[in-house]
Amino acid sequence: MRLSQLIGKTLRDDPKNAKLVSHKFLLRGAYIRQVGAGIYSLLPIAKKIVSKIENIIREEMNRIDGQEVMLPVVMPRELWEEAGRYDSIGDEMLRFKDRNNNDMLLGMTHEEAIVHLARTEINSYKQLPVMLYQIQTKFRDETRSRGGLIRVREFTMKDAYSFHTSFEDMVDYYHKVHEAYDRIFKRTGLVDFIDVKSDAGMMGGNTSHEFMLLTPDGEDTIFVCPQCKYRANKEIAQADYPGVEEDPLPLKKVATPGKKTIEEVAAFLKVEKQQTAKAVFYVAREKQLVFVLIRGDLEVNENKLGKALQTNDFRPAHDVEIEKAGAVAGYASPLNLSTDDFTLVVDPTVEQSNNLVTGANETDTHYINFNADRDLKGMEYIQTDIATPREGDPCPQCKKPLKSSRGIEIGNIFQLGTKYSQPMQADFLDEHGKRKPAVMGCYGIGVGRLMASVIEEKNDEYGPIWPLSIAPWQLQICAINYRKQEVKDATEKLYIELKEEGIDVLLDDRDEKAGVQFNDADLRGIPFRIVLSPRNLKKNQVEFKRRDSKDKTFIPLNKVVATLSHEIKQELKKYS
RNA sequence: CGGGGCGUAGCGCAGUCUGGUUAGCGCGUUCGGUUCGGGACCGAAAGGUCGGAGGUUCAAAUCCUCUCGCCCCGACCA
Repeated sequence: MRLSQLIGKTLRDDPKNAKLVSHKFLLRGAYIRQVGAGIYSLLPIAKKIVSKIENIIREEMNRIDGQEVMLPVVMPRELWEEAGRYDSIGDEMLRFKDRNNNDMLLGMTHEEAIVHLARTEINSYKQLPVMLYQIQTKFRDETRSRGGLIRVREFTMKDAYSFHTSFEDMVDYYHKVHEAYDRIFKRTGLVDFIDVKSDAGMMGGNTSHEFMLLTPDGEDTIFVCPQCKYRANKEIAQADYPGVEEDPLPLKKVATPGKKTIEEVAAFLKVEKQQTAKAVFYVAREKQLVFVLIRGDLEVNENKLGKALQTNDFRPAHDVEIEKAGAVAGYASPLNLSTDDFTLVVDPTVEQSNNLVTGANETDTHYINFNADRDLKGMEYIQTDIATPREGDPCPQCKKPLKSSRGIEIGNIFQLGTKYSQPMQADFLDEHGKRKPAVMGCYGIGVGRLMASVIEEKNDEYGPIWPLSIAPWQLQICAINYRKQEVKDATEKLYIELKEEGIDVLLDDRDEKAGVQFNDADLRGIPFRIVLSPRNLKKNQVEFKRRDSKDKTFIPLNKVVATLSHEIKQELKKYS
């Protein structure tokens, strides 16, 4: 490819809206252009990278016996009603009507479509296990897209779905996908990524993992145990919060005039915050008051709470709503109240501690020596972990202090079970002729986000540093003083020879100053670069430089093709 | 969805508070010339419904109302 013909102008100035390095360089290097919020066009250079990433994914999916398919982007409402998601998913799904006034939608994920396909094509255990995948456009009407390609509304995704005769077989295959994902990310050049336990969210199912690129600019917070390798997304992460175990003392009212917050009450009564139980109120589905009791030093994890309540439709309660249930804001506890008026959720930390301070449902009054197992006896409540871990909290497995870090989610895998196959009747006949729903797993990778993530990990002040496995071109030629005949002749000759050798070359044949060419080359991040100039040609040599190094060496003109061919082959081995 | 910010040439911005001829600057683009190894210089040129609609006014990029779009923080997010 000749740079003089390549579509995509590099920008000198940093785009004002770009905060992430990947966003900045994707714009400056003319990889992407924005069309609308979270909607981008890919220019040729980005398309080349994305295609290479897709091919790596394809190879690894095929290696674990995946079969590539293509499912529709537009689907009818009826299909999505079968598993109940037409109603359960909110505005994140874009809906519209076709000319016949039928309700249609844009696919944001394809469980429904794949099950629709599988249930007609798969009817025997002899066909299982099987995995089908596609690389295709998804549309998710995110409330807030951000960070260039990191969070967008329209994006290309590899989504894979496996079907099995048993849960055990699915779990077994799940591990194979896990390994395939490791290979995919390594082959794209990523180094600093880990897998974490994650929340299945709207996908449903039990176990799921996310692959996270560790970077301070990531949008997810994850907790990692340096000792036992426990690692989990903040959404579901747990910790072994040290409790205060003592012999229970009798419940007693104490005056706490004007002390409403946990800080104030703890300070006033001269106890630690973890010796208190605090009340947090929500209203679920705009009708159900939720009373959350959690240890005073901990924060409620609303993601966990949502799971406990089986809805995401909740908000903090207003004081009026709290008072209707007989509780007094600032002095609230479940004591002396009736669970007929609210749903009570109690975090285990409260149960495991003794002699806590908690509200008395009277203004300016608290109880001391609250013991949940004794004092909540007879009350109906949900006992479940709803606490948010903090850095340094003990690991739930080995009790070593947890570390928190930030990450970008570059892939995820789910053990779906029969969540879709059951309601949609994707059944097969087993060896006894018995009809059973297939057990499913599903597995996703956002391709554009992966490309951006590689920039996040591999860049310098001048631009991205593409790993050779996904680089848009393998080699860049900078021809300095290209208009001079001797430079032009030597460059053209070499360009043809390199291409004939099978090397993917980008030739800067523009009549630009060296500085301009070098800066543009750095923005395009091509792994290898050679420079032809009058100065070098006089000595019958070219200058050679790797994008990931500052060192420059010289190669005799007649050795260039052989040397580069060798270098490229050696470098490619790192990613195979 | 809550809070904040911004829409003026392809990109980055000034001008708006305090209304006043043909709306500026830098980069980029085109043409001519001098340069030529880390974003050169000189000269000329093209390029604008000042996001949109309505209003106030002799006069609106500037003031008012409505509206659309985008960005950032948060909430949300297979």
